[in-house]
Amino acid sequence: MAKPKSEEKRNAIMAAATRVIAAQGLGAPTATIAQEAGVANGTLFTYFETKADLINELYLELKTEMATTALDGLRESADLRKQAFHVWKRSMNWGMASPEKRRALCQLGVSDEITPATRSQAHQAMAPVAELMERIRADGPMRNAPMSFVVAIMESLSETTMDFMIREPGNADKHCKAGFDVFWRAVG
Amino acid sequence: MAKPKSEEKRNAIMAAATRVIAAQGLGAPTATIAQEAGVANGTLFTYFETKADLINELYLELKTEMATTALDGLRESADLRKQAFHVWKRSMNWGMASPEKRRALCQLGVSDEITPATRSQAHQAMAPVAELMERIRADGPMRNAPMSFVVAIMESLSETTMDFMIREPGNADKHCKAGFDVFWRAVG
Amino acid sequence: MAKPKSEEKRNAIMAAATRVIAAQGLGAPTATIAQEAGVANGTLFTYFETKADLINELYLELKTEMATTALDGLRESADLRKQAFHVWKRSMNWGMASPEKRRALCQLGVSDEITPATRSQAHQAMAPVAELMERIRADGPMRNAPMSFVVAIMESLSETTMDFMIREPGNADKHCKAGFDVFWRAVG
Amino acid sequence: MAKPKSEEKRNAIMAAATRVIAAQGLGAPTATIAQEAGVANGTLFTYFETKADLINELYLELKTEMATTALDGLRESADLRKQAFHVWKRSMNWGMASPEKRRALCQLGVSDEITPATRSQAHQAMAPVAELMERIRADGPMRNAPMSFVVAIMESLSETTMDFMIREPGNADKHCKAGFDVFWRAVG
DNA sequence: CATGAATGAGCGTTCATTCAT
DNA sequence: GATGAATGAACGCTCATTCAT
Repeated sequence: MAKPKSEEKRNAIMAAATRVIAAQGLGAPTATIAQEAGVANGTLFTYFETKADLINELYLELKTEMATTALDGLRESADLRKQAFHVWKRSMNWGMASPEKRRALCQLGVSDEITPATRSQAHQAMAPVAELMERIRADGPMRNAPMSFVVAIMESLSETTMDFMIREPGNADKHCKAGFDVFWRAVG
Repeated sequence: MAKPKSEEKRNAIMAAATRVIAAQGLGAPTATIAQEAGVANGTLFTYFETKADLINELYLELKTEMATTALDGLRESADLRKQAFHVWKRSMNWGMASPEKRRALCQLGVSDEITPATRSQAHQAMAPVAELMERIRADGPMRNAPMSFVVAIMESLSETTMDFMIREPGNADKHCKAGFDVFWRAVG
Repeated sequence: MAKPKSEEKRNAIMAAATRVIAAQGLGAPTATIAQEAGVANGTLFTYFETKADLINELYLELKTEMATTALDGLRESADLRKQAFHVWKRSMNWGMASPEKRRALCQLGVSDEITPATRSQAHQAMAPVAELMERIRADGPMRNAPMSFVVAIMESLSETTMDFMIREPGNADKHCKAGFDVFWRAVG
Repeated sequence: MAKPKSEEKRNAIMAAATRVIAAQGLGAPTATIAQEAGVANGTLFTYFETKADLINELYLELKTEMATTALDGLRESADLRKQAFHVWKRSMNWGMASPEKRRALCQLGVSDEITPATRSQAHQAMAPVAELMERIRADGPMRNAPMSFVVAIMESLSETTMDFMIREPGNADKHCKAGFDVFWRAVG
């Protein structure tokens, strides 16, 4: 192995893609991403065979990072509401801390380029969250709704809340709390 | 703009754009839209100066149509919950009846091409709904949250619900009701 | 029809392709061909969907033109040898008069891009020549060989002869005659 | 060039190039050739400065191998016709035994990448064949034609014949004989 | 106004060649 | 010398937009 594919360069491309896609959407040229990453045009394609591949891997990575961050430090012994709030708060914080990742993730999520396989992997990353939802749902007003519905509601409420927190960072904490209350009233 | 050359042709283009964008996303070529509309390539540009213009007008028209449909037949004297359910149900029905419009609206909503001006006009179309929300919010658990937050939550919950109704048309009514209950618990 | 696809422009592209391919081979950029034809880059693709299409159509056109030229004025009542020489001579003249067409045809002929369908159409254009060969073969030393072998031999001898005529235009007539004699000795 | 680093590796590349070019034409990526040869991408360029160099050397090697094979075992004392048939037959056998070499040689022969210098070296490899032709020509019907013409005719007839032998291996011997008869009638 | 050919900037991707390891 | 990642020019093709008819 003469020059191993550098993890560093791969990361630079991912980070550049995040920034560029956040700013310009999925139509962003691969050339721009490469430039922003400080590598040549063609180098991007030694790390990702295809633009679609890059997009899929980025989606998965961001989603996974968000899930991991949200779950970090969760005590499963705690009260369900506390656990839910832990996840909720950490999700919000992740989005607030990396608005570009958040924005990119948003754009990626609605793209047709994301394959079912990728979506399913993303689901797996969210599995512990889904399990938590499951336990919450079981005793709450949505006990008769399908779990996927509950998860979808959680996600959409959390996206909406995050938007407001970013839009008015001064009231971020307030919105965070209010959003969670909405969620808890709906599901908990 | 005010007096387009042929209302009929304009409508054909709008309808074609709805179908094509629903199917292929915003990357769809204007040529495809024109063809689907049964007009020539260049004709599209006598009705819409720019692809972005078309997209903006389509967004506004769909959003407005949805709002109008949702509000149609609303009795302002009725119980708030009943009014809310009226709006909710009619929104869902609109989406179920025109899945292409729904899907197109979704794609358009997340596009960067939609200008703030267009978004603000869309808000105006939703104004009566917003007023209803306002009255609901005033006495409910969200009385201290900004109204735009309440509206955003309503929209995101309604989109999520619609997705599930379309995905499982057999349980459409059940999901419609469940979604509304979530909303009402959250805000009402 | 606002602006019909101009036969003139199509011809300009074909002619340009002939020149450019003769000079640079099949690797020639479509952009160069377009430029040489005096049209825009993209215009080429309104006349030929694909570079491969252009190549196929050019091959067919050149081959057909050569066959037509070779057969023009042929008197079927004449002595077989005379007929053969008529075809032979006119083929050579066509190549001498348009060395670029000749060279392009050569390059095209060996390309993998030429589809079987195109080759078969080209064969049809050569059908009258093949019929003549058939009659010649029937009474000659190759009466037991497959006709396609005879045709192939004629073609390869005629290509070789043409090369020499172009290389030494001063002796063109002599080479033309000598080549024909070879052919006639072989087959006639 | 004189003392390549590893004769073995060089041969592997040449063999790989033969196979790959036979299959995919001259457009084949050097990377593919390297892979097929079991060496790295860049290694190819320590053995051949340039893709064009590789192509030229391969052309020369194949042509030389073919000439050598054809001449092997030739008895100069024999009857001219016998000698000619010896060469003819061995040429055909070489092509039949290594269809990939044959096919590659064909593709290489028509390439613009082959330099005049290479072509002239190839001519030298064929010199003994040319001498034989010379002696045949001197007393035959082509006694007044340039020798290069005779050689060219021999080559084109032999290529045509080989094509037919490969296409119908069942009749290979018959075609081989028929082709030679054509040649002998033409020149002998 | 309607048409559709013309335009050319722009895109994703390939590939011969270079060079750090 | 061998490796394979890095490079960037080049290519075929697309498409929003213009304009002659």
